[in-house]
Formats: sequence, C-alpha cells, structure tokens
Amino acid sequence: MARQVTGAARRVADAAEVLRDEKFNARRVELAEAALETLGELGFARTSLREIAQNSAFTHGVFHYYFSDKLDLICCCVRHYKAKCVTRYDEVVATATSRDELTEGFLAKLAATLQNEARMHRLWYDLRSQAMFEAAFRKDVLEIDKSLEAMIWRIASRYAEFGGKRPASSPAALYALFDGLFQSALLKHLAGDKTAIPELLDEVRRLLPTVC
Amino acid sequence: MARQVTGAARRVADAAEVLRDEKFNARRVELAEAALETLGELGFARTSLREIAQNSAFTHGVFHYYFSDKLDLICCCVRHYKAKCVTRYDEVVATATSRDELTEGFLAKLAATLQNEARMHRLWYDLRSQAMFEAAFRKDVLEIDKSLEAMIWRIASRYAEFGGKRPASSPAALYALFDGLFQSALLKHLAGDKTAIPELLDEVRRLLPTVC
DNA sequence: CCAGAATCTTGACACTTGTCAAGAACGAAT
DNA sequence: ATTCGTTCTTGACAAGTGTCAAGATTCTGG
Repeated sequence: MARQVTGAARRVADAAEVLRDEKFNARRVELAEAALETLGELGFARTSLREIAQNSAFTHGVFHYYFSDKLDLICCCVRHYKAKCVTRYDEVVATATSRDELTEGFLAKLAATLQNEARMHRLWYDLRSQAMFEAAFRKDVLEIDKSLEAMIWRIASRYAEFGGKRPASSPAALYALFDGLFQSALLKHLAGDKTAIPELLDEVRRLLPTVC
Repeated sequence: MARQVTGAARRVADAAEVLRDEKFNARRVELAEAALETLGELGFARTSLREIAQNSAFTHGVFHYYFSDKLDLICCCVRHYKAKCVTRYDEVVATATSRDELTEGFLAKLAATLQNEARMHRLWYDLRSQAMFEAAFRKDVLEIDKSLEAMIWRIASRYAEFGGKRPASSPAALYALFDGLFQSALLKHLAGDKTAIPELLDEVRRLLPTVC
C-alpha cells in the first residue's frame, strides 16, 4: 500500500516535472524566436543579447535563466529555424498532379520565399558560415543541410517521376546547384537588383527538365 | 621660361606624390594581408583590430592611419583577396591539352585548395554572408562573385571545347553548382570529415562530362 | 492564505570594442 | 644639422559586451 502511494506520488511528481519541462522548453522556443528576429535583422556578428532583449518583450537577464550562454541560445535558434523551413515545399510536392503544376508551385514558393523571408535566409547563410569557424554550430548546421538536401531531392524525384524518369544527378549535386543559385539570387535581391528573382525563376525553369 | 620651370617642378612634385601614394598603398596591402590572417583564423564576427595588430608586426593605431575605419580595412582585405584567387585555375586551363589533363589538373587544384587554403575560403563565405547584411561589402563581393563565375566558365568552356561541344548550362548555373559543392565540402572538411575531399572530387569528375 | 519554488528584473562586474589625439620616431630635403 | 612632413606608438575615452548574483515578483501546492 505504501508502495502504491509512493508509486502514485512518483507518477504525479513525474507528470509535474514533464509539465514544467514543457513550459520551460516553450519559453526557450519563444525566446529563440525573438532572437531570430534580431539575428535576421543584424546578422550574427552584430547581434548582442541586450539588442535581442530590447526587440522582445523580455529583459536581457532572462536569457541566462533559459540558456547557459550565447552559443546555447543561438544553437537553439538554429534548431528552431530548421523545423520551420525544411518542409517548405512539401505541400507543393504533395498536391501537384503534373510536371507543370509542380514547376509552377515550386517557382511560386521560391519567389515568395526570396521576397518575404530574405532576412531569415541570409541568417541561415550567415550561421552556416559561422559553423566553419565555430565547432559548436557544426552538428546542427550539417543536419539542417542534410534535411534541405533531402527536401530538394523530394522535389526532383517527384518531378522526374512525372516524366517517368529518375533525377540525372546526385542529391548532393542537385542541392548544391539550387542552393548556390538561391544564395546568389538572395544577395543580388538584397543589393536591390530587381531582376534577381525573375532571373532565378528563369534559370530554374530552364534547369528542371535537364536535371530530372 | 617661368612656365617651363613651374612645369618641371610640377612634374617632380607629381612624381613624388605618386611615389608616396604607391608606398602608402603598399603598406595598406601589407596591413590587409596581416588582417586576412586573423580574419581567416577567427572569422569576421570575432576579429578585432587589436587582435589583428597582435598577430602582426604593427600596433593597433596604425590601422587608423591607413584606413578610415574597420569596414574600410575589411573592404581592402576583400579586394586584395580577390586578386589572389580569381586566377587560381587559369594555369591549368592554359596548359592542359586534353579533357583528361584538364580534369586532373582541375581536380588536383581543387583538392589542394580545400586542403591548404581552407581558412581563406571560409573567410570568403563569411564575408559573402556579411554582404547580405552590410551594404558596404556588396559591391566588392558581387564583383568577386562575377569573377569567380567567369573563372569557372573558362574551365567549362575549355573542357567543352576539347569535346567539340559547348557547355550545357549558363555560367550562373555552373558557378552555383561548383560553388555549392565546394562550400559543402569545405564545411564537412573543417568538421573533420575525411571523406569530404574525395567525395567532392568524385562528384566533380562525374559531373564534368554531363554539364559540358 | 501562505511558504517555498520558479521566474524574471535590475544593476553591477570585468572586459573588449572602435576611435581618436598627443606626441615620439623617422626620413628627406634644405 | 635642422626643419618639416610622414609614419607609427601609446594611452586614453566612451560605449558596448557576456556574465552573474541579489533581490523582486509571480506562480503553485498544501
């Protein structure tokens, strides 16, 4: 009987702890999201904890309650970013019923991303470069890169499938190609080049049938 | 006569000024080169003027004599970097007499670069990302990107020429492809992945005949 | 309602940052 | 050798950094 009580008490205590953990983690994500705003605006090099706090509903001390240090915070940001972006094109892949539909859906999403989420994407390229210097970022960054490669591969496979073919290149090469094009277009777009987006779309439209 | 004298004096003065300018510029380049060492080691975000000075034969004050501010210094670094790297493969292109020779020369150079100049290249990717945030970098970075694209195009054109063909893609797409592959391999290499370089070489070897 | 835990704020700390100015060291022309 | 302009060093400044600890506040279980 005593054992049952302590067993029940343990379960209650465990449940409470899980709840607390979830709350704790929810706040961490909330703070990471706030941090992403400022990081996307200023970039890694120019972003301080105080700046992040000022652009959020919190004070700078909170960040040290939820994160062991600045790197920990930014790692959390990177991981959170990942969740938001590696499924970006999956709906298009799922709903398209023909090559044309897939192409147009992909291009539309590409253009919208470049137009509306430029800040988040320049941050991604920034952090990926940081990973070349800061070992603490590497694991997460490499993982995201893998996920993005898989995302591109899903598009290419589906596209090829509609033509009864298989993609003509490796997942790595396909990802390198599209990522390189996107990165270049992003820089030009941010530099005020109005032709960056349409030129990217043209290029991709031309490329898709030749690589898949 | 008076005019001739003043004319001669002017010429002498001009020559002196040119000489001084050259000396001034030589020192600027020397300082930029020293800065590149530290930048390649630490990355843009973690590099301070004092750190640069400490890893060089100069004191931190000199940098403000030769550069108006930190951005000016780093812009100079970027420009100087460009001159050193946009002709990296030109010798291979010039001396190769067959597809195989060109391929092997290109691959060898690629591997050597990845192995020996990883720090300089991660800095390039870092600064290119910085350009997405800092407008002052954009002009130089875009120019270097164009030069690199042209460099890749020279290789591809020569390669195609040996086969009596023309490259199958645009210069932009080819550059995006190779740059993306290189960037990814660099990150993996820096993360300690021993397979990064051989895998890049395999990929490029496989790709060359299909794109050119 | 109240005690104790969880959460958050505030203010301080030691340190680093870019910038600059005063002057020392140097070089070249007179 | 002296003078003057160039080049470099030194030390200071104000502002900003990450970190932390003490305490205020809020939440929660009893």
